[in-house]
Amino acid sequence: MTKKLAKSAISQKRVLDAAARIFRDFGYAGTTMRAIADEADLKAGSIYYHYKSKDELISAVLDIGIHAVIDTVQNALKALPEDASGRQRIETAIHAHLSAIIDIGDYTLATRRVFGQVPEAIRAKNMRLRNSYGSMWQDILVEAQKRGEFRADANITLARLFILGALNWTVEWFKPGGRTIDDVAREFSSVVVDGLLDKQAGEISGSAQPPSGPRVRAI
Amino acid sequence: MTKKLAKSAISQKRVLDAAARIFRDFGYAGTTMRAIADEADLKAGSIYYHYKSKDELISAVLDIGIHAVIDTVQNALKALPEDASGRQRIETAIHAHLSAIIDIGDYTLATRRVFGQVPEAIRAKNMRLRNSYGSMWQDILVEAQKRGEFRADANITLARLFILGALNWTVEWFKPGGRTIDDVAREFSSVVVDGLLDKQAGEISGSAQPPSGPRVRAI
Amino acid sequence: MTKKLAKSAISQKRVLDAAARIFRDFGYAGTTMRAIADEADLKAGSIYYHYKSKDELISAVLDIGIHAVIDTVQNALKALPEDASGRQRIETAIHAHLSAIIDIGDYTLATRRVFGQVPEAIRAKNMRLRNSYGSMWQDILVEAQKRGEFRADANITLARLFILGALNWTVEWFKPGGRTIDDVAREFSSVVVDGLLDKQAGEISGSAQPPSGPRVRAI
Amino acid sequence: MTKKLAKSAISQKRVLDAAARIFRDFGYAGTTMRAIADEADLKAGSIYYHYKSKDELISAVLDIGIHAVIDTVQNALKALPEDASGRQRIETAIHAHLSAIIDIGDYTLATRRVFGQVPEAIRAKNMRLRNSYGSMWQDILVEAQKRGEFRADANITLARLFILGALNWTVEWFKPGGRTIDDVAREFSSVVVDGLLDKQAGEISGSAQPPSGPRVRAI
DNA sequence: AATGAATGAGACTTCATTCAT
DNA sequence: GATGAATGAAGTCTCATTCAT
Repeated sequence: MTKKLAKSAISQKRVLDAAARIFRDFGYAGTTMRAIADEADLKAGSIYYHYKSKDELISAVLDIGIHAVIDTVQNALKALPEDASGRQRIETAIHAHLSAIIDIGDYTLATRRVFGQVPEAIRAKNMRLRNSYGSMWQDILVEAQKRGEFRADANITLARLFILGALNWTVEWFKPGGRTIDDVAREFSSVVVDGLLDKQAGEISGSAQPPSGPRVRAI
Repeated sequence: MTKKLAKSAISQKRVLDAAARIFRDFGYAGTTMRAIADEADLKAGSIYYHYKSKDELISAVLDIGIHAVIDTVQNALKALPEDASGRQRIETAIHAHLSAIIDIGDYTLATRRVFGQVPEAIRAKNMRLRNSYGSMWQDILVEAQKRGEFRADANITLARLFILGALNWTVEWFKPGGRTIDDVAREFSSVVVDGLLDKQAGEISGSAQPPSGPRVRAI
Repeated sequence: MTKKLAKSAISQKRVLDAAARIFRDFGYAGTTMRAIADEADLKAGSIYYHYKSKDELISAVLDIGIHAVIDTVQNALKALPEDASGRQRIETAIHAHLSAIIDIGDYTLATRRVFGQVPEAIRAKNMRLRNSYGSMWQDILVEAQKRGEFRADANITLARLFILGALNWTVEWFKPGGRTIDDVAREFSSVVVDGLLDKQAGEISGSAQPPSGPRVRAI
Repeated sequence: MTKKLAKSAISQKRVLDAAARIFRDFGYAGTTMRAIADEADLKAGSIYYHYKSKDELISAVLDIGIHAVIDTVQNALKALPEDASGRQRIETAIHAHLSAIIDIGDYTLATRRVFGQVPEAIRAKNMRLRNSYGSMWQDILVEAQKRGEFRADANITLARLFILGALNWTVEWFKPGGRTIDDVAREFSSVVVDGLLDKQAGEISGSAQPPSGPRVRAI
């Protein structure tokens, strides 16, 4: 009995993986059940044994996609010491988010490509998950601001939208084999936390402080 | 004679505007010629009098989209004084980019939604325009770095990708009636230029310098 | 007034010629009004000033086609002396028919290509003309048979169908620049009138007898 | 297992037969997939399960058409004794060709009607088969000429074109229920081999012989 | 006489989905 | 669990035809 279930589960996974890859490459409407079936080494009709419809399939892919990001980021944050700084948390979260997006897979890529075209109901359901992810980020930033690490006059909500926007857009240009995720994460954190401004020169300058660490970063 | 030309041009514009709206809402494959025709108050077959195919239509929408952004940003930058600071340039460019994206219209929204699904050839053609736009940004940032305004160790290319990513993602959450473009532009510039860090507190602290100028920024 | 009529007539001729060429190349359903218009250097809508419909156009082309053949053949035959032999008449008619078909033009070629696909009513009307042409041939052959030139046991109707079939099929393989019409006409006449048989050798040979009896013919 | 294969094959045959009939009646561009589907008792979309496109369908019909003729004629010739005369071979081939054209079916009729309008590539492919058939005829005639049966001065190539033209044209007028194929084949052979000329009378005559018998042949 | 613009019908084709086997 | 065959709805596009100008 377990065996039978197992076989079914394996097929189901194969279909899901195939679906993610195809949705990723062709978008929602551009994806055909036959294409998914081919990728999963099945016939189109057979998919319906595992998933009731195309919509149920895309819904599963979407949910797995965001869950993967949420889980990866949450786990990475949990692994930090209690007293980690805001900078550390942000850098960690950015790194984890990018890892999930880039590494973990076709699911997140499929999500990005497909999200705007999926039937409203499916999108709404997935959106709830994504919003809870947004809250997580908001908490990190608000917390750091409360502790005095971040400027009191910064608009945290807009900052969060800026950060998540930049992160999500990464998949549009990131190519494995070029820059590493580490580099990208570090530099993103640096822009967000420190800004581009040269504080030695300052705007009005006057300050003689050297940049506190060897923040050198050649590309 | 002018009237005749006008009629054709008007229809063409009506079709194009309709196409942008529908592509924006339903993506490339999700958009039907009939839907565009309905929106333009024509019959589906009539579109073909003005555009040879769906692909030619989306191509036109895509090109208009990026051209609008390029033109708006270029004009805004030209209006700046010769000696404008990097911060000023960035803030101006961000503002202009957001204005174009949000204001000028559905074209840029359509672009965002459709880009990943459009036939390769069309995407490639449009990409050339977009790359030239990227160069414009790169120039602004490099220039400011050269003049000592921005940290020498900042990776300008990544910073640029980061900024444009965040800007382009804006359309996903920006709703007219809420925050103004001015606010968003100012805050985005602030994150990019100053970072989130509170320089008074500093990370390592030690520094006793007060923030040198009236960096006040109401939100 | 005559001038105006003239202009109209010229345009009409231009449309007709264009139609013949396009019908010839693409068949009835394969021909579009726009293609004809292009060939005639007009816009599609303008054709309707001269002809009420596509059907009226094809009908005109069809009628001109057969009329040209009829006229050419009739004139050629009239030019023969009263006492011309059957062989002479046949050779003359074959030559004239081929000339018309090949030389005179696209009309007859269009007819051949289009005939089987044209609406029944149009075909029927044109068929009446063609039948009268068939009668002309029948007369030539019957006459020759009556005068004892041709075998009394020959089935004239079938012979006529054979000849006209072979002639009409010519357009399928005849290419100007290769064999001349004269050659083809002479050889065709020779096959029809003399047969391929070598009379010196005979079939049974040895016998000086003409094959007197029921020339058995195994199937 | 055999049953499953059978079902597919049967449907495929049904579609093919239907296609031949419809192409025959309406030509290539005049034939719609729906019309074929109706004739085959299917829905239009279902045809695509068996054939990838209209072109693949017409191509299949065309190839079957010529193959049928080739096979029928080849088999008939093989059944002849080694020493069969040229006349016998021709009569046999004509008879077989007509049988195939008339009897075996709509395929050859469809070919005739459709050939001039089919996309070039398809026509070229089919033409290769047809040319090999032409060679077969050429061989028969050349052989007979070599053995002295046929006049040495006859142009065999033209004679062949003449014969095949007349044969192919038959479908334009032959109606089952009227003349039998036997009659037509015999008479066509007679025209080709013997010619129409009355050899007793000759052209120069001098002969006073009446046509030897009542070799009457009613139509 | 001719044209630009539009229409409506219908063509080929694709595709999600169903169901008997 | 899976497949072959079929369906019906819908999509892109073509085309004969109309009509105001």
